[in-house]
Amino acid sequence: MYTDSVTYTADRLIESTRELLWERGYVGTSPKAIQQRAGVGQGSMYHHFDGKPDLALAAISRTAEEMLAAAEGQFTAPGTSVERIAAYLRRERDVLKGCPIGRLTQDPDVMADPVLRRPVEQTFTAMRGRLAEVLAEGRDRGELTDTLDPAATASTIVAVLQGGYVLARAADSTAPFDQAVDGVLGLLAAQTR
Amino acid sequence: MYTDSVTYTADRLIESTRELLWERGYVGTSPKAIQQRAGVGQGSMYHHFDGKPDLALAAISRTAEEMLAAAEGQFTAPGTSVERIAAYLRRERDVLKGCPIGRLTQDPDVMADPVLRRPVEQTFTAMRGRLAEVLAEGRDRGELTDTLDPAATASTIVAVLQGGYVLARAADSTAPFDQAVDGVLGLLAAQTR
DNA sequence: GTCTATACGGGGATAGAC
DNA sequence: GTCTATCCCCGTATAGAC
Repeated sequence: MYTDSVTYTADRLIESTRELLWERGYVGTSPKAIQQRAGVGQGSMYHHFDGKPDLALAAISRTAEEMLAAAEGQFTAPGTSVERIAAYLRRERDVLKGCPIGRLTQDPDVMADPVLRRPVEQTFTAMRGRLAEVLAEGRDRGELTDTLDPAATASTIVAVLQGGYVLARAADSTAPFDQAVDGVLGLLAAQTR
Repeated sequence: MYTDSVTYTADRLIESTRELLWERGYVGTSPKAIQQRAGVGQGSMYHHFDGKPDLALAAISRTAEEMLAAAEGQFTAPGTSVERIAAYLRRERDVLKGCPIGRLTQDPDVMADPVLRRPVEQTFTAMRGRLAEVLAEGRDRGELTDTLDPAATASTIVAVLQGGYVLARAADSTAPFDQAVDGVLGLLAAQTR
C-alpha cells in the first residue's frame, strides 16, 4: 500500500532499501538489514509498509524516476545529437556499482512480480525511446547519415551502458566500461556528416 | 576441494547447480534446492562437495569453459572478420534467460569471494581479447578501416551482448536484444572497406 | 507510531548410523 | 556413499503492549 505521503521514518526506510537493492539485489536484501541500516525498529517498518515487496516498490519507483530525470538533463542540454549522447554516456557514474535498475533484471523475485517488474520495464522502454528521439532529431537536422536506424542504434547505446557495467564489475575496473563507451562513440562518429 | 574426477552423482549435482545459478543466482540458490533438482540426498551432496561455494565453483567453471568454447567455434569459422562476429552475435541463444556468467556479476557473494570471482573475470577478459584479435585481423587484412580501435570495439561488442540480455529481460521480449545487435552491426558495417 | 515477544519455515551445515 | 537426525541462525512476518 505504498503511497507518496512519506514521513521522515518512512523516507529513511526507502533510502536504505534503495541502497541495499543496489548492493545486494532483492533476494539478497532482508527486512532486518533494511531496518538496521535505517536505524528503525521492526514495528516501525511494518507500520509504514506492508512488507518487503511494498517497500521495494517505493524504492524502485524512486530510483527509476531519478534515473530518467538525470538522463533527461543530458538530452535537453545544448549541442548536437551525438554530443548530447556522448555527454550522457560519459557523465560521472558509479560504474563499479552498476545500474540500480538494470541489476533488478537478474532478480527472479522482482521479475516474477508484475508490480515490481513494471517500473523496471518502463524505465528501459522510456530510455530507448528517448534516445531514439535524440538520434532521429540528429538525422533530421542533417547531423547524422540518413541510413542510421534510430531505434536500433538507441537500443545499442543503452545496451553498451548496461553491458559496460557488467564488464566493469567482472574486471573490478572501470576500464572496460570506458572502452565500451569509447568504442560505440567511435562507431557513431563515422555516422556524422 | 573441487576436482575434475566427477562421478555420476557429482555430475548431476553440478548440472542442477548450473541451472539454478542461471535461473536464480548464487544468493537465490540453496543447497536444498540443488539436491532436490538433482534427485540427490543431503548426505550425498556433502560427501561429494565441501558445501555451496565448492559446488558453485565447479558449476561456474564448467559454464565458463563452455561459453568460451562456443564462441571460439564462431570465431574460427570461415568468413571475413565482420561476418564471423555477426555469426557470433546472431547465433541461437536463450536470450530471455540472459548470460549465465554475466549474471554472476550482480551476485555480491560471488564477487566477494576471489575463488568464485576468478572464472567470471577470466571469461570476460578472454572474450574481449579474442574479439579484439578478430577485429585486428580484419583490419590487417584490409577488411576494416585503419582507424578502428580493436580493443575498444571488442569491449563495445561484448557490452552490447550483455546489455542486450538486460534489455530483453526488462522487456520480457527478445526484440530489444535483436535491435541492439542489429544496431551495432549496422555501425560496424560502415567500417568495412 | 514504536517496542518486544513470539512464530514458523528455510538456509547451510555437522554427526553418526547404515 | 547415502540416509536421517539434529543444530543454530536468519528471513519474514504477526500480535499485542506501551
